[in-house]
Amino acid sequence: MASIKDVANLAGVAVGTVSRVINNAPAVKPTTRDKVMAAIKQLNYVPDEVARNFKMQKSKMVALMLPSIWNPFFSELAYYIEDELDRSGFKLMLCNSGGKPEKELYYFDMLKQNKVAGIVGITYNDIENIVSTDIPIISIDRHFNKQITCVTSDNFEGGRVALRELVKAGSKKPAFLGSVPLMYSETLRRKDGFVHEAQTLGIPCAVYEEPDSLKDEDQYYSNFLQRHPDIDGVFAITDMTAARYIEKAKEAGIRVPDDVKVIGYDGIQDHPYFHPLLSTIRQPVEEMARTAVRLLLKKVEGESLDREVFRIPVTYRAGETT
Amino acid sequence: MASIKDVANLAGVAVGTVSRVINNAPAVKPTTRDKVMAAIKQLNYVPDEVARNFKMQKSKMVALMLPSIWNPFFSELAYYIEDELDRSGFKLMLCNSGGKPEKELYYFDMLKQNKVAGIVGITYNDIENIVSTDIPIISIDRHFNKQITCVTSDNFEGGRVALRELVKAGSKKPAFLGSVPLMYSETLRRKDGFVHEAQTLGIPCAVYEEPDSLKDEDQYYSNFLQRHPDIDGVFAITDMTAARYIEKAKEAGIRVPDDVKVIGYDGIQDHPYFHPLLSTIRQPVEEMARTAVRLLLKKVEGESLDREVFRIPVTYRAGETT
DNA sequence: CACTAAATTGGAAACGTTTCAATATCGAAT
DNA sequence: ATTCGATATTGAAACGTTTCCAATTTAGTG
Repeated sequence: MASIKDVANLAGVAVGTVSRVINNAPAVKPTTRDKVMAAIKQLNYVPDEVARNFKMQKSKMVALMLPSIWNPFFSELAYYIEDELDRSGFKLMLCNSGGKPEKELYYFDMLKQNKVAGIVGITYNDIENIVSTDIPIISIDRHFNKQITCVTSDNFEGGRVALRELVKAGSKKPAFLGSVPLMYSETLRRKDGFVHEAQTLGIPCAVYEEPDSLKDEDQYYSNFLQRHPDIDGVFAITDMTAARYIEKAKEAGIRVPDDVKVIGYDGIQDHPYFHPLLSTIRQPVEEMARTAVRLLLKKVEGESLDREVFRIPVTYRAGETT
Repeated sequence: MASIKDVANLAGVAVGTVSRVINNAPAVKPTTRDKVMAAIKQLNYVPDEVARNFKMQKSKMVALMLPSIWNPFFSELAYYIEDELDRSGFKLMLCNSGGKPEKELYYFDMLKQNKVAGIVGITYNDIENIVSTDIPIISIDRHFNKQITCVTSDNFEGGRVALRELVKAGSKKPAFLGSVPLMYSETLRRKDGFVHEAQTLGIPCAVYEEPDSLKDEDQYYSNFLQRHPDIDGVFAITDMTAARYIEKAKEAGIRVPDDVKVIGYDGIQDHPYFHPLLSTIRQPVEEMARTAVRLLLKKVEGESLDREVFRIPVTYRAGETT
């Protein structure tokens, strides 16, 4: 592999000059530039990025840390994040933490050792005191009131819209259905918005959160069905939850949407084999991804951000379940 | 950030000694090791991976190049690839090529500059003459009769099983449905196996491949429905294709599985909201992923592989469409 | 033509490691 | 005590860049 020295020799100039040419720094005479360019072409030289990163003490690598790329919401997110990074000449390193705090720590250490430029994280840990000062971080959907900037969808508003849409679809007794909340998670605000809107409109509204102790999924849903037999509208914290509920409800002889209207949250399914097509609050995945990257790169450049949380507007998408 | 020099100073030894300690090389006296360890702990020292990569002229980074991580099949694959890499201390860099040859080239260049240890690729290009000599590559589902080792599911056998299962389900006139084949793609063998088995059993068997010229998806399926009105069994090259077919068939008043049995290929859907549950040939995604990584790392170590193509067995999974 | 300022280029240090030849230390055998 | 081999340790070079200062060239001016 030809190095910058070889180029310098062939072109009859100093390595510093070659360096200036390839970084098109000013103050290099056109004729020298041409000589150098010729040598570069002749030797088929390409700069060694690793050496560069080393010398510069920083790289153009950004890590995406999430529980599992297998999850379709995350994989869509990852798609846009990679795309946006690539546009700025950055690369993406993928870290599946499995949602395990110890693995998250392990990865953070590794990333620090590897001097990544920044991290986009969807984490289960209280990462507040871990890397914040060293490496710029953007967190998705988790808000750790610190310098870790958070990008999320407008969960509160999404909850409000869900309530209104359920009512509009004819529901008299809507309920919120969601599993145990994560600490720091912004997604809990979906419930808050939902409940708030119900109060505003003076509508009775039930809330069913999964108890910590309950690990059996079947039991979770049947508990809900038993405990709230008169519910005629369900806002599930996730499309996944909504789908599972519909499944169980069907088994219990409840018809959707005739007996119960259902609205989910996410809207990631765009495949023909999703049936029934879920009514849902669609997350602006692409915009969240691009925003996260842009903010992160600003931080990488040393800029400071004016806000702690960036909430992107959501939209309601009618399906076959309302 | 403390460097190896700081550690050496504090411990009162030479940097070379510290280096041997952290790489636990032999020939270092226990007492010195302890001194060094103490200094490391005190300074909170961690070796700089970038500097290491630079010095060693190689990194522990493997690239995964695929059309789009958004595709659920690829995202499952990526999940296991990352997991397997991590177990060997390697990192994953994600490259979405969009299936565009020029973007693939661009990424290959970038990867070469970044001295990645190896590449797992699902590419649309004839990458045969591009990087093969420089960087170890494993290709998934594409077989370029060269030193680019290929890992794939047993597509031929999958096709045979599909035919048999359709017949078993009562189909008299089965057909293959698949879009235009990719060059070098091993997936075409699904058709070969299907047709071969039909011939063996003496059963008539139609084949409908998407013509190059035809880009309109709706037209594609309605063409098929028109042209083969008496078909009572469909083997689709992909679950995706199967799902789309079912959709269109339903619109045309054809009932699945009453009028037509359908079998897909992939079996990636494991979500409750996939309906109807597709009968399918399940790809051994996890094993493919882990095999690909293990083979790649062997190549990275300099071993040569004894085969050009590794075919992993598939299984049939009955759903609601047969 | 001499002089000055500006433009261009050369050369070397530095980034944090690994590695290798050279040197030092230690125990045991003489 | 002295020598020998084995075991430990040192110190410096090298990896491929960038960057800074000094040196040199060039162009412009009187």
